[in-house]
Order: sequence, then structure tokens, then C-alpha cells
Amino acid sequence: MRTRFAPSPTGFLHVGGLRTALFAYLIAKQTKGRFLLRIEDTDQGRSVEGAVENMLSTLHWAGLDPDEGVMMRKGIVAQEGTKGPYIQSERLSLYQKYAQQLLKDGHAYPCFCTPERLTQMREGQMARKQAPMYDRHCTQLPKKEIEDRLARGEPHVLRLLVPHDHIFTYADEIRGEMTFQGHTVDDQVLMKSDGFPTYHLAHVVDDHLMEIDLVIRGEEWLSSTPKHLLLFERLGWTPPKYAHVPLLLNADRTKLSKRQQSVAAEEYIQKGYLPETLINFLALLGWNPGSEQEIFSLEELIGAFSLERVQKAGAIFDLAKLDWLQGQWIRKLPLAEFADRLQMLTAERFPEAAHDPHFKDKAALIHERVTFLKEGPDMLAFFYVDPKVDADLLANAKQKVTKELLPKILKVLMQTLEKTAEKDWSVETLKENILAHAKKEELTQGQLLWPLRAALTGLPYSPGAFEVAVALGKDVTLTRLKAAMKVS
RNA sequence: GGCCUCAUCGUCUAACGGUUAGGACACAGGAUUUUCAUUCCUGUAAUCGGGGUUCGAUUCCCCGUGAGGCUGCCA
Repeated sequence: MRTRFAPSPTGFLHVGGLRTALFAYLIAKQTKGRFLLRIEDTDQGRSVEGAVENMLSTLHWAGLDPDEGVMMRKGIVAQEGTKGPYIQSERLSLYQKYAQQLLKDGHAYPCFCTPERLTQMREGQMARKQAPMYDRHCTQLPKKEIEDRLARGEPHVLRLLVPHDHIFTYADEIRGEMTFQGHTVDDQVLMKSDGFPTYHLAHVVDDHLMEIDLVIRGEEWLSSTPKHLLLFERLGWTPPKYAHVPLLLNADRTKLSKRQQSVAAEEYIQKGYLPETLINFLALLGWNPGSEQEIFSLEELIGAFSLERVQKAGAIFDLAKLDWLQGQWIRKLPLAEFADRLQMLTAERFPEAAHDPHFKDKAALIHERVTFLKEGPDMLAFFYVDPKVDADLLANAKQKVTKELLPKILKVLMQTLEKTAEKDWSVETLKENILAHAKKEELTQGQLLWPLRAALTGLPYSPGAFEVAVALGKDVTLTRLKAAMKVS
């Protein structure tokens, strides 16, 4: 199937948009079809510089590269495919052509009403508790007058003539049978007075010409679907299938808004979420596999996804679950990749980390302790900077380490570690030697290990004492132990 | 106001009309562990209300209620 994602370049990619794009991508891949990207920039005033580049790079980050249409090539925005152009502002003559056809066939009519009159009309209708709809004032104009005004080039729009006795039905891929009464459907503006089409005309023309089989879009389009269906009919075309996905909501169930939390996908990238996390999360928001599997890669989603299992109700964007997924994915990252990525980040703070041949071993120690890569450098800092240690840190009530006991404990540790040969400097040996002493000296494991770990890291919590000692090496371990003896 | 849509734990959700209403997140307790984290176990917690249909409704129908969307020469 050919599916598409068709954002307006009005800013950053919205997470709801990213989810819609994901669904469209999944269906395309699943059916061995194509995923197209089209830019809908028919509102001249709202286009934002750089927005297209931004959306494309976010989509790329998420792994949703288009097969056709607008894409990045060598760092610049390019278009690929035989059904282009894929940017609506470059397709104006096409819309013009079909608009004229609709006009000629009597399915659309020119409207000269001023914005002021329209506002006044709507206010009146609202006051009379009627639905605000165009009153067809301009359909009453004499033919001659219409021709004259058009000839004079008077500003006007083109409206769709909706048959009021028409009953619209279609089967939505997510919601099932839908029915709309013609008399409740407004005569939508198709062409604006600036010569640009509205979304309604443009997407119909494009989706037909680009041979889109399935339109997946937000629920906010549901009530204008009859207009689109009518347009396809009037143009003599077969409409695509439609799937209206439920909206993403704030914690208070209102439409997801910037005011309450991050809506730009880019903000989640900056916060350090992995693409796998966001994709997995977005897929599970409103869709379920029918099994109890929670963790899905993009590849797995292609196999498992189906529109029939997409929820009809809106879903709250639950940050707590997002963070849990992030933890799952960061731990799923192969150690080599985790280490590589962490190494770059750590080197920004501690340049020597860049050439650390044992960096991978250090990274392994915190792989299960971080949720975000950016927590890493802080946790690894003690490897590159001598920690500040004092008696308050070395002592610990819960482990029954009093300040009075510290000198003895540190002495025992020192003696044990000094005796351990460099070649035996491994987690197993250290564990064996130190625990043997614990018994002999009538100290608990905690009484020996808390001070050791604290002396080596300077932290109240960190990776384990043996692992840290091994990663640090014998020399540094003894040096830090000595420093601890001085302050206790 | 009008039109449309939706409604299961706090959240995301499962359940061909028959289940002790299941799972996950969060929360609480516990186990493991030298700390923290991870991991594991246990627990608290839901079918919006009212009518039908049916031997039996979370499930089907109707009416409410609540929420959301649309109601632009925005998309």
C-alpha cells in the first residue's frame, strides 16, 4: 500500500504527528508498499523557515525515512519520485485546473463575501442557536453579475456545493461505519482568494494523483471527511481508505498542548530518549498487539501492527511509562554501543576518557544504573578525578560503620589489598580475600565494603566496591585508600 | 449552541455474550545485593449512570452524563 505523511511546515514535528507518521510507515512496510512524504504549505503565512529540514531530521532520527517524496539528500531538501512535485506550493496549477473543472461542472461556485459579512453571518446564526454555516448568499447572484465580477478580477473564493439531501457513509479503518447528513456539511472553501487551495482540495488532488491507498490522519479531520469524499466523487475519482487515529492528550484529558508538556518530538530527543523508546512508546499509545508483549523494535512493529487494534479513544501521554521504556531500551543496547555512545559524551567532560582503553569496562559498571546516557559522565567522574572523601561519607549507620571503627577497617582493607598481587587483581580474588578477613576480624561485609566503596568513589551510591577497585587498578585503589585513612 | 466521536484500575490497555474482569506503568510491601540501581515475588486498584434485549451483559440497543474534536479564505 502507498501511505503518506503530510505535515505542514509550521514548526517542529509534533509527537502526535510522529505517531501518525509511524502508523503510516508501518502499514507501508508491512504491505511492501511505499511511505511518501508530502509538504502541505498552502498557508503562506504559517510556513516557518527550516521547518521542513527539522521534520525530516526528526523523522530520520526515529528511523522513518520516506521512500518517496520530500527527503534529505546530501544535507539538502530534495524530492524523489515520479508523482511530484511533493510540495504543495509547487503544485498550484494542478489545483487550479481541478478547481476550474469543479466550477465548470457546477460542483463549486465563486463566493465574493467579505470576511466581515461572513463573521456577521456566523454571529447571527450562533445567536439564533443555529449551526454556523455559509448561507449560500453568492449562489443567488445573477449569472451575469458573477461573470462581470469575475471578469473584473474581484477577490473571491471557490466553495464546494454540498448537496443537502446527500447522506455520506464510509467505513473508517479504525472506527467502522460512519454516517453524515449532507445538510450539516458546510460549503467548504476550496480555493482561497490568494490563489492557493485549502487543505481540503489540495489533499484530495494530491492523494489521488500520488495514488495513495490509505490516509492515516488525526481525529481532528473526522468531521471534514464527508467533504473530502464528496470531492473525490465530483472529480470522478475513487477515494482512498481513511483511518482516523485518536488524539494524544494531556494528563487532564485535554488535547496534548505545549502549555502542559513537551509536544515537539525534538524536545524528547534533547532530553535523551532513544529513538527506540519514543517509537515503542508511541506505538503502544492507542495500539496493542493482542499479546502481552510490551517491548517492540521498529522491525517487530512492522510485523505486529494492525489498524484494527488501534484504540478509538484518546490516550494520555504518560511520562512515567515513557521513562520505564527508556530504561528498558538503554539496558537492551549492546554494551559495545552503549559504551561507544557514552564514551563520546564522557570525553566532553573528561578528555582522557576518549583514549581510555578500558572505557568499556567502566561503562559496563553503570549500564544497569542509568536511564539516560547523559547521567553517565557524572557516574563515571570518580574514574577521572580523585574523589573528595570525608569521615561522614566513610561512616554509615545502616552498615554499622562508626567513625571510631574506621581506622581499623581501613587498615584491614589496606593490608589485604596490598597483599593481593597485581596479577590476581580481579573481582573474584578481591572478594575472596576481603570476605575472608571480614570473618577473621569479626566485621560484617557491609562494615568493610561500604568504606572501601566510599573511599574509592567518594559517592553515597555507585557500582560495587570490587568492580570499582578492579576498574581502578591496584595503584589507584591503594592511593585512594591512603587518602581515606588521612581523613578518618 | 449545532454536528461528529469516544467511555474497563490513577495511566496505557486485554477480555467471538458465560473469566476469581487479565497484563503493563505508577504506587505499597518483600526477596536478592556492600550502597544505589537492576532483577524477582506479593499486594492495593476498574467495567460512568439508568433502562432494556438475553438464562446470562464489560460486550448488543436506547436514554442520560462526562470528555474530546470540528464548527476559519489554518492545517
